[in-house]
Parts: sequence; structure tokens; C-alpha cells
Amino acid sequence: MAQPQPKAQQAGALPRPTLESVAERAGVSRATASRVVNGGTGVREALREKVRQAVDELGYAPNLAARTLVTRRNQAIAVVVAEPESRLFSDPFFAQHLRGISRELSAADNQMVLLLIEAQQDYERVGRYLAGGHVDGALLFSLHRSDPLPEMARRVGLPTVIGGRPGWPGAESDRELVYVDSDNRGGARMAVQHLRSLGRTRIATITGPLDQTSSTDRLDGYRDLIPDGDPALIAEGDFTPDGGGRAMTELLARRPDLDAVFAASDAMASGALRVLRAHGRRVPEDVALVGFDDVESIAAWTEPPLTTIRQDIEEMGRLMARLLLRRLASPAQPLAPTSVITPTQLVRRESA
Amino acid sequence: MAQPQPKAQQAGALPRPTLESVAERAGVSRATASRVVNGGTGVREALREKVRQAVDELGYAPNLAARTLVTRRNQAIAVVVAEPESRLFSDPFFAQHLRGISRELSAADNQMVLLLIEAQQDYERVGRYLAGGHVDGALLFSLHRSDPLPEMARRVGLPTVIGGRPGWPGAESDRELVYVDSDNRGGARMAVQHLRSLGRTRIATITGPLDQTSSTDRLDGYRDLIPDGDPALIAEGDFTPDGGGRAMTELLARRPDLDAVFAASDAMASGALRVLRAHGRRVPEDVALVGFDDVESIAAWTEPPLTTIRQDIEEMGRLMARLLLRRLASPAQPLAPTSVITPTQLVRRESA
DNA sequence: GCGAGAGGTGAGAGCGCTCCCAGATATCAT
DNA sequence: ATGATATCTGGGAGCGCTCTCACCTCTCGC
Repeated sequence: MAQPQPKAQQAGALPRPTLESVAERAGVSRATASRVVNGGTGVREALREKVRQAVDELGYAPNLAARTLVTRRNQAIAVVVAEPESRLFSDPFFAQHLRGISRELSAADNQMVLLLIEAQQDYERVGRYLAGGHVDGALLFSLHRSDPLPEMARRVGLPTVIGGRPGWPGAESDRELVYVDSDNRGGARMAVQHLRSLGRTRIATITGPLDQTSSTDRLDGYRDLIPDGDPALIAEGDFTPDGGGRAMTELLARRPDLDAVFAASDAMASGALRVLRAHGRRVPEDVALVGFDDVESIAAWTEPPLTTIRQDIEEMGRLMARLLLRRLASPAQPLAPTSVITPTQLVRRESA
Repeated sequence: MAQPQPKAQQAGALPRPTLESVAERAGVSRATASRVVNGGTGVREALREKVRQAVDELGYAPNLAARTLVTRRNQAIAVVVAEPESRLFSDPFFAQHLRGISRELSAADNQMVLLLIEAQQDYERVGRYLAGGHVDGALLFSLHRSDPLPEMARRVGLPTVIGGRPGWPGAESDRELVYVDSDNRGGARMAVQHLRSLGRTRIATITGPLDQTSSTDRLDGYRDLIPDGDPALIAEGDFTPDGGGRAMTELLARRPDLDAVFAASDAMASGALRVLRAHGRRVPEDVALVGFDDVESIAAWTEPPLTTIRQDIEEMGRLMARLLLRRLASPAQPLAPTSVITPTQLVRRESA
């Protein structure tokens, strides 16, 4: 555990002023000083001004730990990312989410505590942390089918918002589960519809890992438009370029006559593109290709640039934070905020 | 104190057990219980076991706020990223750094508070936070020439480690400044050396923004091997694919006879690659190209795959955290940890 | 001019924890 | 046994803050 460090006072750090000293300097009581520091209602202007001045002169900043101790409010929320490699480091996905969250949170003076889960044992550590009452709420990401986190959070009564539609059994009907997701299914439909409008008839798809709802939802969107399609036109990838390439190879072997591909992520599309070229297929002439995500650094820089389905990832992050904050603000009605589906949009470039 | 409505208690959250209740259940004093919970030296095994059992039964978790209040230790460190767009969202750079940091920090039971700076006013907010004593130390990233953050941190006596060599005047000789950087100069030399060994003689370079040391150091490395090169062979980019492309266009206009390019980042290299192809130059036959960073999702997926200089970003993050923790552990000798330069390495693919 | 009410203010009690110090107990030599 | 020493243990004092509640001012209406 922690090292028995005796009063880890930093060298050179003067003792920070306390409310007490502010009060003294302003010639008021600690209670009055506190009132001024927080909101300041019910204090005569004259005194209020005095206190403000004392605060300035002393450079007072409230001690959050002391405040938390009595208010039980941490002004901090946890962002838990349970991403086993794959996407986290190939997409800027993650960073964009964080940015949206950061914006919303700091506007409300909340801090963001980032918890990365990489191995099984991390779950325990994170669970302990969430149960420890160090944060007021949690934003959970990239949950796979049977992720223990939401249940952990619920058990300790920690308000939670999930990124991406949860897919475990029963999640469907669980009113307590609040999540933000983009319209994966609608986006996929848009992609396929676009390929169709180009006159393509043998449209294949490369899916993400099918234990994630974002993958299955996109596949469902594809099937919405191609209800009785040949199963040979469907191959499973893993959201990486490599996986996309492998899936493409499979598809080409099974249906050399395919004339379009909808890849469920730009990263996979970039892998597919490579394989297509290696097989001498021209894109988009021979095979039209549509991706998903609109990750700038991939989609705009492949050769040819990728037509893709855009989702506003930053907005999703912002939304998640907003939902959580709203819930924290009104604990009376814990069910108030409901899940949100954000729209997707077709971005035409040159691959289809 | 009566409890008509237990403060901001979350619905459904039972009141958390306190050390007091653990002590009572174990039949010892609060002090003894505390000893067992932290380290546990100086308590007889029999009692210790009793306390441990009480902890388990009650599901006790220490209240960090209370602990912080007395120990002045937060078990939390701030990670400040002051990255105006550019790199943050095109490279997985950032995520990898965070991963390294996260690993090291969580091993030492420290939390990571992430602070993103996007606009000028954010500096004030972050400065206030750092001064607020909420964290025990800070990891600072992507500082540009006259970033106010290090000075802020120093003023409040907050131990700090910087990612990337600081470049402001005087930083050179400031022994207090601890940073971790990769061997940018050596890496650049390696890149140019490699191009030379291929027989190239008209080697151009695309630099990053020259207000960052990572850019200037790489340029210095280039100049080490080409001391009296034609200035027309040097163009400034901005670490984005777009910027790399623009720089490449310039270079081609100025020196159509160039036969090699060293781009100071993979992202810029990918942009340059595009422009080269658009101008009908074959890579590597006509123009050999070397990047920098070895960002998997870029370097491995361009056409042809990029030969580049690899730096171990995750390791850098880990190192930064380790340095900071070490410094926190021994405040007595604040100068003990010194800056570290991590090695770089040539990764040969097909572009050179 | 006086009482009632409204509005301001301060004393003090904790929040849950750590750590100092004194006292209790056990251990060991003499 | 007896004292001296080493080892454990618990009481209690805060850390800095918020919040209740009683009190103390004013102001106003009559």
C-alpha cells in the first residue's frame, strides 16, 4: 500500500492558507468566509468584498479533500476504458471521446480520472476504486459482452453512463442503463444504400468482432437492405487493418465476383483496400468500398480516399458527460436521463 | 448529529463503513485498525487477523478524502496535455503515452487525472487546479516554446516531469527540469544515414513545427550529416499529413531533382507520399522516403509501407511516471532523478 | 417607541482518518 | 522476584471544511 511517508510536504511549498486564515484576515467568522467562497448568498456586500479581498491577498484555494470529506462530493468522475489493444491505439477514436468528455466536465468544474483496463486483474483494481467513493460517477467504454463493470458500479450505487449500446442479456430492458451510441444500424444502411445507388449488386461486408453491439448493429443495417444475401458475402474482421485485410482475402476467395464492400470501420477498410489492390482490383471501378467512422487520418489518406460513414465521436463524449452530470444534479429522479443515439452521415470521397 | 437526509448520498448506496466501525467489530481501537490497514507493522498477528476479517466482512474501503486531509498525499497525479489539435487526434501517440503512464501509476496505486488544454483560458483553469493541491505531481506534455505550465508548477512546488525536451531559453541549464525525450537527433541521423547508404545524394527533409524541440532536434540530426546542404532541401511541416503534403509540394518545386526525403513524422510522410505519387514519382525507386515515429497504423499501411524511425512511446510514458514517483518518494533530494533520453531505432519497410 | 419578523452572522460539531504520546503488557536479564 | 527494556495498544488531538442552529442585528408596521 502507501509508503509511510511522514507528512509528504513538498520542499519549498509554503503552507497553504486555510479558510480560517482568510476569515481572520477579513475579520469575519469561518462560516461567513465559507459562504462567500461558495456562492456567497446571504452575506452583506461589505463583508463579502472584504472576504474576497482576503482570498486574493492570501491566494487562498479551498482544500478539496476537506470539502469532500463533509460534502461527500468529489467533483471528479471516472472514465474507464476497457479496450484490449485493438482499437485504442489505431484509432484517434479514443482521444476524440476524451476531448468531448473533458470539455463538458471541465465546464462544470469536474475532474476526469482516467482508468485504463488492460488485463483481467485490472478489473479488480478499478472495481475497488469505483467502490471507494473517490468519484461521483463513471463513464464506461468499450464494454464487451459480459463486462463486470456496470454491475459493479450499480452495486455501489455509482451513477454511470455507458459508451456504446450494452449487449449483454437483459440490457435491452434495463431502464437503469444509460448509454450513448451512434446510429450504427442506420449508418450501415446508408452505406449499403449508397453502394446500391451506384448500381452495385454483389455487396459484401466486413464486420467488426461480433461480440460488440457496434459490430452487430452495423451488420444488421447491412442485412436490412440485403435481407436474403449470400452468407459468403459476410466476413468477420476485428476493427484492425490486418483483420480487414484477412477478411477481404476470404471474401475474394469465396465470391470473386463481388463488386462492392462495406467495411464496418475505416481501419478495416484500409486493410481491405490493400488486399483489393494486391489482387488487381481497381477501387472504385471494379470494387466500390465504403468504410465507417470517418477517422480523418485514415479515411482521408488512403488511396483513393475513403467514402465512409461519419459519426461525431467528440459529440458522443460530450453527451455522455452531460448525461452523467445531469443525473448527478438530480439524484431524486435517477431515471430521468435516457439513452441517446447520435446520427451518422455519409461522407463521399473517392472509393465509392 | 441527526440525519434527516444524509447529504448528497446516492440513492441505494448504503453508508460506507468507517475505520471506527471496523475497529469496533474487531474489538480494537481505531488506531490499531489503522495500523493494520496501512502496512500493519507493530501489531500482533492475532489482532491483525481480526481486523482483516472485520475489513472483509464490512467491505471496508478507506475514505481517501479523509486520509488526504491528514497525510497531504493525494495518491493522484495530473497528466496535462497541451496539444492544440494537430497531433493529438491523428496519432495514437497520445494513447500510447497514456498507457505507459497508466501502467506505472496504477502499479503504485496512484490515480491519473487527465487535464486537456485546448484554449488559452484553459491554462488558468489548469493552473488553478495544479495549485489547488489536489495532486501530488504533474506530467506535462507537448509544451511549446513559452508554455507557462512548468513555471506555474514550480511556483507551487509541484513535482513535475516533462514529456519532450523543453526548449525555452534557460531550460538547458535548469537542473530542476526533469524530462523524458527520445533521441530525436540520433534518430534523424539514422534516417539520413540510411538514405545515404542507399546511394541517395539529394536528400530533402520535411520538419515539424520549429517551435518544438522534437522538430529542431530532428532537423539538427539531419544537418549533422548534411552540414552544408542546400536550404532549399528543407521545408517546414506541422506534423499532419496535410502539412507534409504541402511541404513536399514545395520541395518538389524547388528541387525537382531530389532523390530522397526524410519526413520528421509518419503522418507527414504519408502526406508526402501522396504528393510524390501525384507527381509521378515512384517510391522508393525515384524518391526514397523515411518517416519518424513508427506509428503502426500509418507506417505499416501506406503504399508502400514506410521505412521509419521507431521510438518506444509507451516506454517513455512509463519512464515519466517512474521518474515522478521516485521524486515523490524522496522529497529530500529533489534533484535526484535526472532527465532520460530513450533510444530510437530504424525500422526498414519498403519506402527506403 | 415597541414588538415582530427578516436577514446576517458566528460558535461549534462533526466528516473519517493518521499519528503522537502515554500507558499497558510482555520479555528478559539480574 | 524485581526492575529495565522492548513491544503493543488506545486516547485524543487535529487536518480544513461545511452546515445547523441559536443569536444578534436591522428594519418595518402600527
